[in-house]
Amino acid sequence: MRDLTVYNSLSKSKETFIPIHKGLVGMYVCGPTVYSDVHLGNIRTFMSFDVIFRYLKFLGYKVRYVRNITDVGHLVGDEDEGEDKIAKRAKVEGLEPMEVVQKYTNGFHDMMRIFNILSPSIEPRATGHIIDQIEMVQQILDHGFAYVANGSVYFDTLKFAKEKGTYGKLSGRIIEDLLQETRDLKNQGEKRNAADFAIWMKADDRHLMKWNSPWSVGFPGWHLECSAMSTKYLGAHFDIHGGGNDLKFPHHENEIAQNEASCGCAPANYWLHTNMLLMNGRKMSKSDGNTITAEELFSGHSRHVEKPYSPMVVRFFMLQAHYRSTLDLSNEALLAAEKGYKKLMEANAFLQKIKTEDSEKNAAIETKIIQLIDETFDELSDDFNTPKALARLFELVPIINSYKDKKEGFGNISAPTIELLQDCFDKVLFEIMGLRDENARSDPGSEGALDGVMQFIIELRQEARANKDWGTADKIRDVLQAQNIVIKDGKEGTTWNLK
RNA sequence: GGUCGGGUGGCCGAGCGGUUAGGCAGAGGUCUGCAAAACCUUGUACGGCAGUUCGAAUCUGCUCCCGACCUCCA
Repeated sequence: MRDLTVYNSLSKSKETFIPIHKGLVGMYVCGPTVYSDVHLGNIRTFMSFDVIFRYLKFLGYKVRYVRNITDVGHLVGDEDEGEDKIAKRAKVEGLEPMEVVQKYTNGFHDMMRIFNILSPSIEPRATGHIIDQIEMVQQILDHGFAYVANGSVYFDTLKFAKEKGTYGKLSGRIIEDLLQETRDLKNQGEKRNAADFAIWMKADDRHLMKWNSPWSVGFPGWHLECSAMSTKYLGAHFDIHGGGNDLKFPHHENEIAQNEASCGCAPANYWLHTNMLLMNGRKMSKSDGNTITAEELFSGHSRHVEKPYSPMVVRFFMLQAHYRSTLDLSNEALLAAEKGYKKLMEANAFLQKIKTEDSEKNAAIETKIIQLIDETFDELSDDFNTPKALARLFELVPIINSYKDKKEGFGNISAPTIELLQDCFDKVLFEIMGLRDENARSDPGSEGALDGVMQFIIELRQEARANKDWGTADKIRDVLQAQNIVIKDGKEGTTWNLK
Protein backbone atom coordinates (compact mmCIF):
# COMPACT_ATOMS: atom_id res chain seq x y z
CA MET A 1 0.00 0.00 0.00
CA ARG A 2 1.18 3.47 -0.90
CA ASP A 3 1.99 5.78 2.02
CA LEU A 4 -0.75 8.30 2.58
CA THR A 5 -0.10 11.73 4.01
CA VAL A 6 -2.87 13.80 5.51
CA TYR A 7 -2.93 17.28 6.96
CA ASN A 8 -4.02 17.08 10.55
CA SER A 9 -5.69 20.21 11.90
CA LEU A 10 -4.74 19.09 15.38
CA SER A 11 -1.00 19.28 14.72
CA LYS A 12 -1.28 21.81 11.90
CA SER A 13 0.99 19.67 9.80
CA LYS A 14 1.02 16.81 7.38
CA GLU A 15 1.36 13.40 8.94
CA THR A 16 1.69 9.90 7.62
CA PHE A 17 -1.67 8.23 7.97
CA ILE A 18 -1.57 5.21 10.21
CA PRO A 19 -4.92 3.65 11.10
CA ILE A 20 -5.60 2.36 14.59
CA HIS A 21 -6.46 -1.07 13.22
CA LYS A 22 -4.47 -2.25 10.25
CA GLY A 23 -6.47 -2.14 7.06
CA LEU A 24 -9.48 -0.49 8.68
CA VAL A 25 -10.48 3.15 8.81
CA GLY A 26 -13.18 4.75 10.91
CA MET A 27 -14.21 8.16 9.63
CA TYR A 28 -16.81 10.53 10.99
CA VAL A 29 -17.93 13.63 9.11
CA CYS A 30 -20.38 16.22 10.42
CA GLY A 31 -23.37 16.12 8.14
CA PRO A 32 -25.98 18.75 7.46
CA THR A 33 -28.62 20.24 9.71
CA VAL A 34 -31.72 19.55 7.68
CA TYR A 35 -33.72 22.72 8.08
CA SER A 36 -33.35 24.06 4.53
CA ASP A 37 -31.98 23.11 1.13
CA VAL A 38 -28.31 22.16 0.99
CA HIS A 39 -26.21 24.77 -0.66
CA LEU A 40 -23.03 24.56 -2.64
CA GLY A 41 -20.72 25.09 0.30
CA ASN A 42 -22.12 22.00 1.99
CA ILE A 43 -21.81 20.15 -1.25
CA ARG A 44 -18.16 21.04 -1.62
CA THR A 45 -17.41 19.70 1.85
CA PHE A 46 -19.26 16.44 1.30
CA MET A 47 -17.68 16.08 -2.12
CA SER A 48 -14.21 16.54 -0.62
CA PHE A 49 -14.87 13.82 1.93
CA ASP A 50 -16.38 11.70 -0.80
CA VAL A 51 -13.04 11.78 -2.62
CA ILE A 52 -11.24 11.02 0.63
CA PHE A 53 -13.62 8.10 1.26
CA ARG A 54 -13.16 6.84 -2.29
CA TYR A 55 -9.38 7.14 -2.18
CA LEU A 56 -9.10 5.32 1.13
CA LYS A 57 -11.13 2.50 -0.36
CA PHE A 58 -9.02 2.57 -3.49
CA LEU A 59 -5.94 2.16 -1.34
CA GLY A 60 -7.49 -1.01 0.00
CA TYR A 61 -8.80 0.13 3.37
CA LYS A 62 -12.08 -1.14 4.65
CA VAL A 63 -13.71 2.14 5.60
CA ARG A 64 -16.60 2.72 7.93
CA TYR A 65 -17.77 6.17 7.00
CA VAL A 66 -20.31 7.75 9.34
CA ARG A 67 -21.98 11.00 8.34
CA ASN A 68 -24.82 12.18 10.50
CA ILE A 69 -28.00 14.10 9.94
CA THR A 70 -28.62 16.72 12.59
CA ASP A 71 -32.33 17.05 13.08
CA VAL A 72 -32.62 18.53 16.54
CA GLY A 73 -30.83 20.78 18.95
CA HIS A 74 -29.34 23.20 16.49
CA LEU A 75 -30.41 26.64 17.59
CA VAL A 76 -30.97 29.88 15.80
CA GLY A 77 -29.14 32.84 17.24
CA ASP A 78 -26.30 33.02 19.65
CA GLU A 79 -27.79 32.39 23.03
CA ASP A 80 -29.43 29.47 24.66
CA GLU A 81 -32.91 30.79 24.34
CA GLY A 82 -32.67 30.66 20.56
CA GLU A 83 -35.23 28.68 18.70
CA ASP A 84 -34.47 25.26 17.32
CA LYS A 85 -33.81 25.57 13.59
CA ILE A 86 -36.00 22.67 12.65
CA ALA A 87 -38.85 23.78 14.90
CA LYS A 88 -38.72 27.28 13.49
CA ARG A 89 -38.92 25.98 9.96
CA ALA A 90 -41.80 23.70 10.90
CA LYS A 91 -43.77 26.71 12.08
CA VAL A 92 -42.97 28.68 8.95
CA GLU A 93 -43.94 25.86 6.62
CA GLY A 94 -46.84 24.61 8.71
CA LEU A 95 -45.34 21.15 9.01
CA GLU A 96 -44.55 18.66 11.70
CA PRO A 97 -40.84 18.96 12.62
CA MET A 98 -40.26 15.46 11.33
CA GLU A 99 -41.83 16.43 8.01
CA VAL A 100 -39.33 19.25 7.73
CA VAL A 101 -36.55 16.84 8.54
CA GLN A 102 -37.76 14.32 5.98
CA LYS A 103 -38.27 16.93 3.29
CA TYR A 104 -34.80 18.37 3.51
CA THR A 105 -33.16 15.03 4.10
CA ASN A 106 -34.71 13.83 0.85
CA GLY A 107 -33.53 16.96 -0.91
CA PHE A 108 -30.06 16.46 0.50
CA HIS A 109 -29.94 12.87 -0.68
CA ASP A 110 -31.14 13.84 -4.14
CA MET A 111 -28.35 16.38 -4.39
CA MET A 112 -25.76 13.88 -3.19
CA ARG A 113 -26.90 11.53 -5.93
CA ILE A 114 -26.81 14.25 -8.58
CA PHE A 115 -23.23 15.07 -7.67
CA ASN A 116 -22.32 11.39 -7.52
CA ILE A 117 -21.40 11.54 -3.86
CA LEU A 118 -21.44 8.06 -2.36
CA SER A 119 -23.65 7.25 0.58
CA PRO A 120 -21.80 6.86 3.86
CA SER A 121 -21.72 3.49 5.55
CA ILE A 122 -23.95 4.75 8.35
CA GLU A 123 -26.06 7.90 8.36
CA PRO A 124 -27.38 8.27 11.90
CA ARG A 125 -29.85 10.91 12.99
CA ALA A 126 -29.67 12.89 16.18
CA THR A 127 -33.31 12.24 17.06
CA GLY A 128 -32.71 8.53 16.73
CA HIS A 129 -30.01 8.70 19.37
CA ILE A 130 -31.57 10.62 22.21
CA ILE A 131 -30.92 7.82 24.67
CA ASP A 132 -27.25 7.66 23.73
CA GLN A 133 -27.01 11.38 24.20
CA ILE A 134 -28.72 11.28 27.58
CA GLU A 135 -26.27 8.60 28.64
CA MET A 136 -23.37 10.71 27.57
CA VAL A 137 -24.67 13.71 29.49
CA GLN A 138 -24.91 11.48 32.53
CA GLN A 139 -21.33 10.29 32.09
CA ILE A 140 -20.08 13.83 31.80
CA LEU A 141 -22.01 14.74 34.95
CA ASP A 142 -20.64 11.67 36.73
CA HIS A 143 -17.12 12.71 35.87
CA GLY A 144 -17.76 16.16 37.24
CA PHE A 145 -17.46 18.13 34.06
CA ALA A 146 -21.02 19.36 33.91
CA TYR A 147 -23.59 20.89 36.21
CA VAL A 148 -27.36 21.06 36.28
CA ALA A 149 -29.07 24.41 36.41
CA ASN A 150 -32.80 24.72 36.33
CA GLY A 151 -33.33 21.52 34.38
CA SER A 152 -30.63 22.24 31.83
CA VAL A 153 -27.17 20.70 31.89
CA TYR A 154 -24.10 22.75 31.06
CA PHE A 155 -20.62 21.63 30.24
CA ASP A 156 -18.15 23.07 32.73
CA THR A 157 -15.61 24.28 30.24
CA LEU A 158 -13.39 26.08 32.72
CA LYS A 159 -13.06 23.09 34.99
CA PHE A 160 -12.43 20.82 32.05
CA ALA A 161 -9.81 23.17 30.64
CA LYS A 162 -8.01 23.40 33.97
CA GLU A 163 -7.98 19.71 34.68
CA LYS A 164 -7.29 18.35 31.22
CA GLY A 165 -5.34 21.19 29.70
CA THR A 166 -6.45 20.30 26.21
CA TYR A 167 -9.37 22.63 25.67
CA GLY A 168 -8.81 24.87 22.66
CA LYS A 169 -6.10 22.72 21.13
CA LEU A 170 -7.88 22.22 17.85
CA SER A 171 -9.05 25.75 17.24
CA GLY A 172 -6.17 27.57 18.91
CA ARG A 173 -8.50 29.11 21.43
CA ILE A 174 -7.25 30.03 24.88
CA ILE A 175 -9.72 29.54 27.66
CA GLU A 176 -8.79 32.77 29.43
CA ASP A 177 -9.57 34.73 26.26
CA LEU A 178 -12.89 33.03 25.92
CA LEU A 179 -13.77 33.90 29.47
CA GLN A 180 -12.94 37.49 28.85
CA GLU A 181 -15.32 37.76 25.95
CA THR A 182 -17.16 40.96 26.64
CA ARG A 183 -19.92 40.14 24.28
CA ASP A 184 -23.28 40.82 25.71
CA LEU A 185 -25.03 37.49 25.89
CA LYS A 186 -28.58 37.64 27.02
CA ASN A 187 -28.98 34.25 28.60
CA GLN A 188 -25.84 33.95 30.66
CA GLY A 189 -27.79 33.53 33.86
CA GLU A 190 -27.65 29.78 34.16
CA LYS A 191 -24.08 29.39 32.98
CA ARG A 192 -21.19 29.72 35.36
CA ASN A 193 -18.92 30.96 32.61
CA ALA A 194 -19.36 32.40 29.17
CA ALA A 195 -17.44 29.50 27.62
CA ASP A 196 -19.79 26.90 29.06
CA PHE A 197 -22.28 25.36 26.71
CA ALA A 198 -25.49 23.41 27.08
CA ILE A 199 -25.45 19.67 26.61
CA TRP A 200 -29.07 19.24 27.66
CA MET A 201 -31.67 21.94 27.49
CA LYS A 202 -34.93 22.17 29.30
CA ALA A 203 -37.74 22.86 26.85
CA ASP A 204 -40.54 25.26 27.45
CA ASP A 205 -44.14 24.23 26.95
CA ARG A 206 -44.38 25.48 23.38
CA HIS A 207 -41.37 23.55 22.25
CA LEU A 208 -42.24 20.99 19.59
CA MET A 209 -39.40 18.52 19.93
CA LYS A 210 -38.68 17.33 23.43
CA TRP A 211 -37.86 14.18 25.30
CA ASN A 212 -37.93 13.03 28.85
CA SER A 213 -34.65 12.93 30.71
CA PRO A 214 -33.42 12.71 34.30
CA TRP A 215 -33.12 16.51 34.36
CA SER A 216 -36.12 17.83 32.50
CA VAL A 217 -38.29 17.38 29.47
CA GLY A 218 -35.99 18.84 26.91
CA PHE A 219 -33.59 18.24 24.08
CA PRO A 220 -29.85 17.64 23.58
CA GLY A 221 -27.32 20.38 22.93
CA TRP A 222 -26.04 20.89 19.41
CA HIS A 223 -22.55 19.45 19.80
CA LEU A 224 -23.60 16.38 21.67
CA GLU A 225 -25.11 14.35 18.85
CA CYS A 226 -21.79 14.01 17.04
CA SER A 227 -19.97 12.92 20.18
CA ALA A 228 -22.61 10.33 20.98
CA MET A 229 -23.01 8.95 17.48
CA SER A 230 -19.32 8.78 16.62
CA THR A 231 -18.73 6.91 19.85
CA LYS A 232 -21.60 4.56 19.20
CA TYR A 233 -20.57 3.56 15.69
CA LEU A 234 -16.82 4.07 15.62
CA GLY A 235 -15.88 3.62 19.23
CA ALA A 236 -14.42 6.09 21.69
CA HIS A 237 -11.26 6.38 19.66
CA PHE A 238 -11.27 6.32 15.88
CA ASP A 239 -9.16 7.49 12.94
CA ILE A 240 -10.56 10.46 11.09
CA HIS A 241 -12.98 13.19 11.99
CA GLY A 242 -13.90 15.71 9.35
CA GLY A 243 -16.04 18.71 8.66
CA GLY A 244 -16.07 22.24 7.38
CA ASN A 245 -13.54 24.72 8.63
CA ASP A 246 -16.27 26.78 10.21
CA LEU A 247 -17.10 23.92 12.54
CA LYS A 248 -13.68 23.94 14.19
CA PHE A 249 -14.95 26.27 16.81
CA PRO A 250 -17.06 25.87 18.75
CA HIS A 251 -18.53 22.64 17.38
CA HIS A 252 -15.50 20.40 17.06
CA GLU A 253 -13.69 21.85 20.05
CA ASN A 254 -16.71 21.13 22.20
CA GLU A 255 -17.13 17.72 20.68
CA ILE A 256 -13.61 16.80 21.71
CA ALA A 257 -14.24 18.15 25.20
CA GLN A 258 -17.42 16.08 25.53
CA ASN A 259 -15.70 12.92 24.42
CA GLU A 260 -12.78 13.43 26.73
CA ALA A 261 -15.07 14.30 29.60
CA SER A 262 -17.23 11.25 29.10
CA CYS A 263 -14.72 8.54 28.30
CA GLY A 264 -11.36 10.05 29.00
CA CYS A 265 -9.84 9.98 25.56
CA ALA A 266 -9.66 12.16 22.48
CA PRO A 267 -12.07 10.92 19.84
CA ALA A 268 -10.06 11.08 16.64
CA ASN A 269 -6.40 10.87 15.65
CA TYR A 270 -6.74 12.96 12.53
CA TRP A 271 -8.94 16.00 12.14
CA LEU A 272 -9.48 17.08 8.54
CA HIS A 273 -11.12 20.35 7.65
CA THR A 274 -12.33 21.54 4.30
CA ASN A 275 -12.10 25.15 3.38
CA MET A 276 -14.89 27.45 2.36
CA LEU A 277 -16.48 28.00 -1.00
CA LEU A 278 -16.42 31.67 -1.80
CA MET A 279 -18.44 33.82 -4.09
CA ASN A 280 -17.46 37.40 -4.76
CA GLY A 281 -14.49 36.80 -2.50
CA ARG A 282 -16.65 36.10 0.53
CA LYS A 283 -17.78 32.92 2.19
CA MET A 284 -20.84 31.46 0.60
CA SER A 285 -23.25 31.29 3.43
CA LYS A 286 -26.81 30.32 4.01
CA SER A 287 -27.33 32.95 6.64
CA ASP A 288 -26.12 36.06 4.84
CA GLY A 289 -27.58 35.38 1.42
CA ASN A 290 -24.26 35.31 -0.43
CA THR A 291 -25.17 32.12 -2.10
CA ILE A 292 -26.17 30.36 -5.28
CA THR A 293 -28.09 27.12 -5.27
CA ALA A 294 -27.19 24.03 -7.23
CA GLU A 295 -30.49 24.33 -9.12
CA GLU A 296 -29.62 27.87 -10.16
CA LEU A 297 -26.32 26.60 -11.44
CA PHE A 298 -27.98 23.81 -13.40
CA SER A 299 -30.57 26.15 -14.91
CA GLY A 300 -28.33 29.16 -15.34
CA HIS A 301 -30.99 31.32 -13.72
CA SER A 302 -28.86 33.46 -11.48
CA ARG A 303 -27.24 36.82 -11.82
CA HIS A 304 -23.95 35.21 -10.85
CA VAL A 305 -23.83 32.95 -13.85
CA GLU A 306 -24.46 33.46 -17.57
CA LYS A 307 -25.27 29.92 -18.63
CA PRO A 308 -26.22 26.57 -17.12
CA TYR A 309 -23.51 24.28 -15.75
CA SER A 310 -23.93 20.56 -15.30
CA PRO A 311 -23.32 18.72 -12.02
CA MET A 312 -20.13 17.10 -13.27
CA VAL A 313 -18.72 20.40 -14.48
CA VAL A 314 -19.31 21.76 -11.00
CA ARG A 315 -17.72 18.67 -9.48
CA PHE A 316 -14.73 19.00 -11.76
CA PHE A 317 -14.48 22.69 -10.93
CA MET A 318 -14.29 21.86 -7.24
CA LEU A 319 -11.78 19.08 -7.85
CA GLN A 320 -9.44 21.57 -9.51
CA ALA A 321 -8.84 23.24 -6.17
CA HIS A 322 -7.39 21.60 -3.09
CA TYR A 323 -9.92 20.87 -0.35
CA ARG A 324 -7.97 22.94 2.18
CA SER A 325 -7.96 26.07 0.03
CA THR A 326 -10.80 28.48 -0.40
CA LEU A 327 -12.33 28.32 -3.83
CA ASP A 328 -13.86 31.34 -5.47
CA LEU A 329 -16.83 30.59 -7.65
CA SER A 330 -17.38 32.70 -10.74
CA ASN A 331 -18.85 32.35 -14.18
CA GLU A 332 -15.44 32.61 -15.81
CA ALA A 333 -13.93 29.91 -13.63
CA LEU A 334 -16.87 27.62 -14.30
CA LEU A 335 -16.55 28.22 -18.03
CA ALA A 336 -12.89 27.24 -17.93
CA ALA A 337 -13.70 24.16 -15.89
CA GLU A 338 -16.34 23.12 -18.38
CA LYS A 339 -13.87 23.24 -21.26
CA GLY A 340 -11.25 21.36 -19.33
CA TYR A 341 -13.72 18.73 -18.18
CA LYS A 342 -14.87 18.06 -21.73
CA LYS A 343 -11.34 17.85 -23.02
CA LEU A 344 -10.42 15.32 -20.39
CA MET A 345 -13.55 13.26 -20.93
CA GLU A 346 -13.08 13.17 -24.68
CA ALA A 347 -9.49 12.09 -24.34
CA ASN A 348 -10.60 9.37 -21.96
CA ALA A 349 -13.41 8.18 -24.22
CA PHE A 350 -10.90 7.82 -27.01
CA LEU A 351 -8.34 6.17 -24.77
CA GLN A 352 -10.79 3.53 -23.58
CA LYS A 353 -11.53 2.56 -27.16
CA ILE A 354 -7.93 2.00 -28.17
CA LYS A 355 -7.39 -1.61 -29.11
CA THR A 356 -4.11 -2.71 -27.72
CA GLU A 357 -1.81 -4.23 -30.27
CA ASP A 358 1.80 -5.02 -30.07
CA SER A 359 3.96 -2.80 -32.16
CA GLU A 360 7.31 -1.09 -32.15
CA LYS A 361 7.51 0.78 -28.89
CA ASN A 362 8.98 4.12 -28.08
CA ALA A 363 10.93 3.83 -24.85
CA ALA A 364 10.96 7.54 -24.08
CA ILE A 365 7.21 7.86 -24.26
CA GLU A 366 6.65 4.64 -22.38
CA THR A 367 8.78 5.96 -19.54
CA LYS A 368 7.03 9.31 -19.57
CA ILE A 369 3.59 7.72 -19.40
CA ILE A 370 4.50 5.40 -16.59
CA GLN A 371 6.10 8.24 -14.68
CA LEU A 372 3.05 10.50 -15.05
CA ILE A 373 0.72 7.73 -13.94
CA ASP A 374 2.87 7.14 -10.90
CA GLU A 375 2.94 10.84 -10.11
CA THR A 376 -0.83 11.02 -10.36
CA PHE A 377 -1.15 8.56 -7.49
CA ASP A 378 1.65 10.26 -5.59
CA GLU A 379 -0.33 13.49 -5.69
CA LEU A 380 -3.49 11.81 -4.48
CA SER A 381 -1.52 10.23 -1.68
CA ASP A 382 -0.21 13.63 -0.66
CA ASP A 383 -3.21 14.88 1.27
CA PHE A 384 -5.61 14.07 -1.55
CA ASN A 385 -4.21 16.65 -3.94
CA THR A 386 -6.81 16.42 -6.68
CA PRO A 387 -5.70 19.54 -8.60
CA LYS A 388 -2.19 18.18 -8.97
CA ALA A 389 -3.43 14.74 -9.91
CA LEU A 390 -5.61 16.32 -12.57
CA ALA A 391 -2.63 18.30 -13.84
CA ARG A 392 -0.73 15.06 -14.37
CA LEU A 393 -3.68 13.59 -16.22
CA PHE A 394 -3.82 16.67 -18.41
CA GLU A 395 -0.19 16.12 -19.27
CA LEU A 396 -1.13 12.68 -20.50
CA VAL A 397 -3.90 14.04 -22.71
CA PRO A 398 -1.65 15.24 -25.59
CA ILE A 399 0.03 11.85 -25.63
CA ILE A 400 -3.33 10.12 -25.90
CA ASN A 401 -4.60 12.53 -28.53
CA SER A 402 -1.48 12.25 -30.61
CA TYR A 403 -2.10 8.54 -30.79
CA LYS A 404 -5.38 9.52 -32.39
CA ASP A 405 -3.58 11.33 -35.18
CA LYS A 406 -1.03 8.57 -35.50
CA LYS A 407 1.72 11.14 -35.61
CA GLU A 408 5.34 10.31 -36.02
CA GLY A 409 7.00 9.53 -32.71
CA PHE A 410 3.85 8.73 -30.83
CA GLY A 411 1.51 5.84 -31.12
CA ASN A 412 4.13 3.25 -30.55
CA ILE A 413 3.02 2.40 -27.10
CA SER A 414 3.08 -1.16 -25.92
CA ALA A 415 -0.11 -2.96 -25.00
CA PRO A 416 0.66 -3.24 -21.28
CA THR A 417 1.34 0.50 -21.07
CA ILE A 418 -1.87 1.36 -22.86
CA GLU A 419 -3.76 -0.92 -20.52
CA LEU A 420 -2.08 0.74 -17.57
CA LEU A 421 -3.08 4.13 -18.93
CA GLN A 422 -6.66 3.04 -19.51
CA ASP A 423 -6.83 1.68 -16.02
CA CYS A 424 -5.33 4.84 -14.54
CA PHE A 425 -7.83 7.16 -16.24
CA ASP A 426 -10.72 4.90 -15.39
CA LYS A 427 -9.74 4.58 -11.74
CA VAL A 428 -8.74 8.18 -11.11
CA LEU A 429 -11.52 9.90 -13.00
CA PHE A 430 -14.46 7.73 -12.06
CA GLU A 431 -13.63 5.55 -9.10
CA ILE A 432 -11.58 8.06 -7.11
CA MET A 433 -12.70 11.49 -8.24
CA GLY A 434 -16.25 10.34 -8.68
CA LEU A 435 -16.77 12.02 -12.04
CA ARG A 436 -19.15 10.76 -14.66
CA ASP A 437 -18.82 11.18 -18.39
CA GLU A 438 -21.87 13.24 -19.23
CA ASN A 439 -21.08 13.00 -22.93
CA ALA A 440 -21.25 9.25 -22.87
CA ARG A 441 -24.47 7.98 -24.34
CA SER A 442 -25.90 6.55 -21.19
CA ASP A 443 -29.07 4.82 -22.33
CA PRO A 444 -27.93 1.61 -24.02
CA GLY A 445 -31.37 1.01 -25.54
CA SER A 446 -31.56 4.25 -27.47
CA GLU A 447 -27.85 4.33 -28.18
CA GLY A 448 -28.06 1.67 -30.83
CA ALA A 449 -30.92 3.35 -32.61
CA LEU A 450 -29.45 6.83 -32.48
CA ASP A 451 -26.07 5.56 -33.50
CA GLY A 452 -27.58 3.82 -36.49
CA VAL A 453 -29.41 6.97 -37.55
CA MET A 454 -26.24 8.99 -37.10
CA GLN A 455 -24.20 6.60 -39.19
CA PHE A 456 -26.77 6.95 -41.95
CA ILE A 457 -26.77 10.75 -41.76
CA ILE A 458 -22.99 10.84 -41.73
CA GLU A 459 -23.00 8.62 -44.80
CA LEU A 460 -25.39 10.94 -46.61
CA ARG A 461 -23.20 13.86 -45.72
CA GLN A 462 -20.10 12.07 -46.93
CA GLU A 463 -21.78 11.57 -50.28
CA ALA A 464 -22.60 15.26 -50.48
CA ARG A 465 -19.02 16.11 -49.59
CA ALA A 466 -17.71 13.72 -52.20
CA ASN A 467 -19.85 15.58 -54.74
CA LYS A 468 -18.52 18.87 -53.38
CA ASP A 469 -22.07 19.76 -52.44
CA TRP A 470 -20.92 21.92 -49.56
CA GLY A 471 -24.35 23.47 -49.13
CA THR A 472 -25.95 20.15 -48.21
CA ALA A 473 -22.96 19.03 -46.14
CA ASP A 474 -22.97 22.23 -44.10
CA LYS A 475 -26.72 22.21 -43.73
CA ILE A 476 -26.62 18.72 -42.22
CA ARG A 477 -23.93 19.85 -39.83
CA ASP A 478 -25.85 23.00 -38.87
CA VAL A 479 -29.12 21.19 -38.30
CA LEU A 480 -27.42 18.58 -36.13
CA GLN A 481 -25.63 21.35 -34.26
CA ALA A 482 -29.01 22.90 -33.49
CA GLN A 483 -29.99 19.53 -31.99
CA ASN A 484 -26.83 19.63 -29.88
CA ILE A 485 -25.08 17.02 -31.96
CA VAL A 486 -21.56 17.94 -32.98
CA ILE A 487 -19.97 16.53 -36.12
CA LYS A 488 -16.21 16.29 -36.39
CA ASP A 489 -14.45 15.43 -39.60
CA GLY A 490 -11.26 13.71 -38.61
CA LYS A 491 -8.57 11.96 -40.53
CA GLU A 492 -10.01 8.58 -39.69
CA GLY A 493 -13.52 9.54 -40.69
CA THR A 494 -16.34 11.53 -39.19
CA THR A 495 -17.36 11.20 -35.57
CA TRP A 496 -20.20 12.70 -33.60
CA ASN A 497 -21.14 13.37 -30.02
CA LEU A 498 -23.82 15.04 -28.00
CA LYS A 499 -22.92 18.49 -26.87
C1' G B 1 -10.17 43.96 19.44
C1' G B 2 -8.26 38.53 19.74
C1' U B 3 -6.87 34.05 16.87
C1' C B 4 -5.85 31.95 12.21
C1' G B 5 -5.36 31.84 6.87
C1' G B 6 -4.43 34.18 2.17
C1' G B 7 -2.46 37.77 -1.61
C1' U B 8 0.79 33.81 -7.86
C1' G B 9 0.76 35.68 -15.32
C1' G B 10 -5.88 38.23 -18.66
C1' C B 11 -9.03 34.56 -15.39
C1' C B 12 -9.15 29.97 -12.22
C1' G B 13 -5.60 27.43 -9.55
C1' A B 14 -1.05 24.20 -7.76
C1' G B 15 3.67 24.84 -5.76
C1' C B 16 6.19 26.74 -0.34
C1' G B 17 14.48 27.10 -1.14
C1' G B 18 17.23 25.72 -7.05
C1' U B 19 12.62 22.43 -11.96
C1' U B 20 7.71 24.48 -17.72
C1' A B 21 2.50 22.87 -12.41
C1' G B 22 -2.17 22.31 -14.85
C1' G B 23 -6.81 24.27 -16.93
C1' C B 24 -9.24 28.37 -19.60
C1' A B 25 -8.52 32.55 -22.61
C1' G B 26 -4.76 34.94 -26.23
C1' A B 27 -0.97 34.68 -30.44
C1' G B 28 1.40 31.92 -34.57
C1' G B 29 1.45 27.33 -37.30
C1' U B 30 -0.04 22.06 -39.16
C1' C B 31 -4.43 19.59 -40.79
C1' U B 32 -9.26 20.78 -43.29
C1' G B 33 -13.74 22.32 -49.02
C1' C B 34 -15.10 25.41 -44.85
C1' A B 35 -15.65 24.61 -39.74
C1' A B 36 -14.89 22.06 -35.28
C1' A B 37 -11.58 19.00 -32.96
C1' A B 38 -6.73 17.46 -32.54
C1' C B 39 -1.50 18.40 -32.76
C1' C B 40 2.97 21.73 -32.59
C1' U B 41 5.11 26.47 -30.99
C1' U B 42 4.50 30.68 -27.77
C1' G B 43 3.68 33.68 -22.45
C1' U B 44 8.41 33.91 -17.41
C1' A B 45 3.85 35.66 -12.87
C1' C B 46 4.45 35.37 -7.67
C1' G B 47 1.09 42.62 -3.05
C1' G B 48 5.18 46.21 -1.32
C1' C B 49 9.90 47.15 1.33
C1' A B 50 14.10 45.28 3.78
C1' G B 51 16.91 40.90 5.18
C1' U B 52 18.86 35.52 5.46
C1' U B 53 21.11 32.48 1.44
C1' C B 54 25.64 30.77 -3.71
C1' G B 55 20.29 30.92 -4.88
C1' A B 56 13.46 33.01 -2.44
C1' A B 57 7.04 33.01 -5.15
C1' U B 58 8.88 29.61 -1.38
C1' C B 59 12.51 31.34 5.01
C1' U B 60 12.68 36.04 8.58
C1' G B 61 11.05 41.05 9.84
C1' C B 62 8.13 45.19 8.71
C1' U B 63 4.12 47.04 5.78
C1' C B 64 -0.40 47.32 2.72
C1' C B 65 -4.74 44.79 1.29
C1' C B 66 -8.42 40.61 1.65
C1' G B 67 -10.88 36.71 4.11
C1' A B 68 -12.35 33.13 7.98
C1' C B 69 -13.33 32.09 13.12
C1' C B 70 -14.37 34.36 17.84
C1' U B 71 -22.30 34.13 17.40
C1' C B 72 -26.08 29.62 13.80
C1' C B 73 -23.42 28.04 9.32
C1' A B 74 -19.88 22.85 5.49
